[in-house]
Amino acid sequence: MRYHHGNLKSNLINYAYEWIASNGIDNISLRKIAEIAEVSQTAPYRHFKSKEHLLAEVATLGFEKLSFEIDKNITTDDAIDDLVRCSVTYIKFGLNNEHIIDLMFNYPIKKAEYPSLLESADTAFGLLLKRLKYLHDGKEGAAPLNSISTHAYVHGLLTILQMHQRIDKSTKTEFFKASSAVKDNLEEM
Amino acid sequence: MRYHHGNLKSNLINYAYEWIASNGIDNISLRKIAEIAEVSQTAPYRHFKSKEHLLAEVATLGFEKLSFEIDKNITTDDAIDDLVRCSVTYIKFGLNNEHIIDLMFNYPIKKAEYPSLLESADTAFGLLLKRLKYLHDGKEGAAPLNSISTHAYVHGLLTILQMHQRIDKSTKTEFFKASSAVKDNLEEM
DNA sequence: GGCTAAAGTTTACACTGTCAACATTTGAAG
DNA sequence: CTTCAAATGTTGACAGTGTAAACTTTAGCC
Repeated sequence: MRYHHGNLKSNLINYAYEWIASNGIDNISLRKIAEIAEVSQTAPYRHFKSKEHLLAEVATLGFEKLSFEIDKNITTDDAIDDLVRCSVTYIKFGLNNEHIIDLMFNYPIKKAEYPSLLESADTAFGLLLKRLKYLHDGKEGAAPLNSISTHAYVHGLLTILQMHQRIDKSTKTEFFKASSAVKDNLEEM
Repeated sequence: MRYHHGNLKSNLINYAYEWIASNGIDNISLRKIAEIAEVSQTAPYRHFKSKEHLLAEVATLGFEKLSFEIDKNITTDDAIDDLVRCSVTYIKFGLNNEHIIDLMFNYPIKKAEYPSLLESADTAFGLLLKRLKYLHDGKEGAAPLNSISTHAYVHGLLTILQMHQRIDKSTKTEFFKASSAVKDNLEEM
């Protein structure tokens, strides 16, 4: 075992991601992650100014993975269809990665202090809304406002489903209702 | 000073509420709240099974205050107008009580374990949506789905505004844009 | 008046984030 | 190749945390 680890920083981010994904955010500690990385308790401080700085990077990774999922559903063929599929992907990601989504949204990270976190979040939402902008080409001024609306709508849906925490049959039902609600909502535009 | 405090339980909830409202949720501790209540460190455990149980009650109080605010904007005169005002009130509450809203939404309380918390949340949303149901009387089956939609939309708006954390001139601008977006959105129904 | 349950205290423990001081390694400059 | 500073790691310590256990005081009821 080398004294210098080589890529400790990214390892810590990935271990923390996995730990949170399977154990939740409640009892995470820097020391546990350090132990998993087989490194001393204070080693993380050579790479992160604080626990929150590490968690911010983990959340960033979450947004990047979300972006990746959304991106797969973007084709230039049918904009409405794309947007519906992207929205559904967004919600699905949330319901399938509840702990990571907790970190991304339901955990008190001061997001404004982490520009790259905000940026990765904007990227994910930007992908989601790219299709919408496409839909609104020509209507001057309409696009940005409706972008906020759509994102608000989709993200709100996720939060509501999450809060009621029925990740079982009845949730699935609500989820599919929600999907069609997304579609109805979009087709009204 | 009496040994038996009398109404320590509700005092603890209120002190915690005020502490969070002015200091945020990051560094809250049972011991600090106990100290403010001039009581020993472990006294809260006679009234709350855990820190989370106390915080759940504080969050419940938050939803109750939110409900109170929303309720003031409900008159039976004009349902659309009511709904718009309620939505605006909801968002305003979020922007004016950022730390309490953090506790209510952006903090990892396992809400499903606290029925009265869920109930108070449902009450707040129920008020918000009462008007919508009124609007949809007659259209069978439409109401519940659109209730979720509207709540999703309004809450999503709050989250997005919050995340960008520009509680200054530019936020105010976005907020008013958002208000009119709520209205536009509703009038389309 | 004495007993029981409720409500409060003291003490203790394991765990946490983080700081300061020290040790090792690496890569570049001489 | 040697040297030496910067980067990266370790050890030890400290104050603060949630919470369990054992003990003390009080209030209300027979």
